[in-house]
Amino acid sequence: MNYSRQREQIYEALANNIVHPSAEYIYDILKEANSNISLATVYRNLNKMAHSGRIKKIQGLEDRAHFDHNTFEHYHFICKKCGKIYDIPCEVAPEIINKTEKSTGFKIESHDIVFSGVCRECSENER
Amino acid sequence: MNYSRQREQIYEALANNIVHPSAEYIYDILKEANSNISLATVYRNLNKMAHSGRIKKIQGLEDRAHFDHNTFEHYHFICKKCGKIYDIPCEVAPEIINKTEKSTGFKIESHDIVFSGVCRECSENER
DNA sequence: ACAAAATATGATAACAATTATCAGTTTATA
DNA sequence: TATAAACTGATAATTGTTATCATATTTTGT
Repeated sequence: MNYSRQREQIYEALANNIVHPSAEYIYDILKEANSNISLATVYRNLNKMAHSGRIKKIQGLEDRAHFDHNTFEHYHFICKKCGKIYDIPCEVAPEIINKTEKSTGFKIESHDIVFSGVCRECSENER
Repeated sequence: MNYSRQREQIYEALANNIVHPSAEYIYDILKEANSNISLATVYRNLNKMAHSGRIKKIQGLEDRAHFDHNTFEHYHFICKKCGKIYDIPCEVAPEIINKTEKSTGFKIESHDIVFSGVCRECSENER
């Protein structure tokens, strides 16, 4: 994989600006910051970096994929009201994986947990 | 929600024929079984049944949604080699949810776990 | 049992997210 | 510094899913 200025811009945007952006969101902020980057380039590089493990791809939340620069093992919570995606620290991973590998005979290489419900902010606003 | 012959056919196909089919897969087998059902009807009813809780929608595995007639709480494993989706019984749910609710202050209404790796069959075939 | 209202259907157009294509450009290699 | 490999922007194409709409089926009230 060669160096590319665009890829680094994309990574920077992901790492510094927002929390769990979609490809289009990153495209928008780079576009605004006077780059003439192409949407295809954003998709290409996000997928490439996700593939290489430099970032993480979060799927199954809405209809679009989201990306995360935090590659440290953690989970996600999506709020049904505001749609915001929160990081959830993971402490239970080893138990889950052990149990599951033993009972199934499968080799587990990764796992994702997505919680959904109402975040604190939204449930406070409800009243 | 009124009765509809098509909806029952769709449910039957989901419950009896295959394990975690996509909408299109169900459409194909119903089509083959001489029905002249429409793809739109399949999507409509799968979503409707998922919404009402009669079936479950599984998202975030590939680029398409899959459906599950097993509404009993359980998780999924997707094999990187063959793409097959397996059911994983869940025993750890209460712990995870408790811990997470306490540490975040969020109200968790549901959660999904997707494991991925290599299934037994595929890892045996590898040698 | 029957008319009216509500709900569902098939066919297909529309849509939105993502990927493929391709000519031109940048980066690495020898 | 020339050649090959990788990358880009622009945009066409693809794909999974939803919206539309005229017609058909199901339910409800009398």
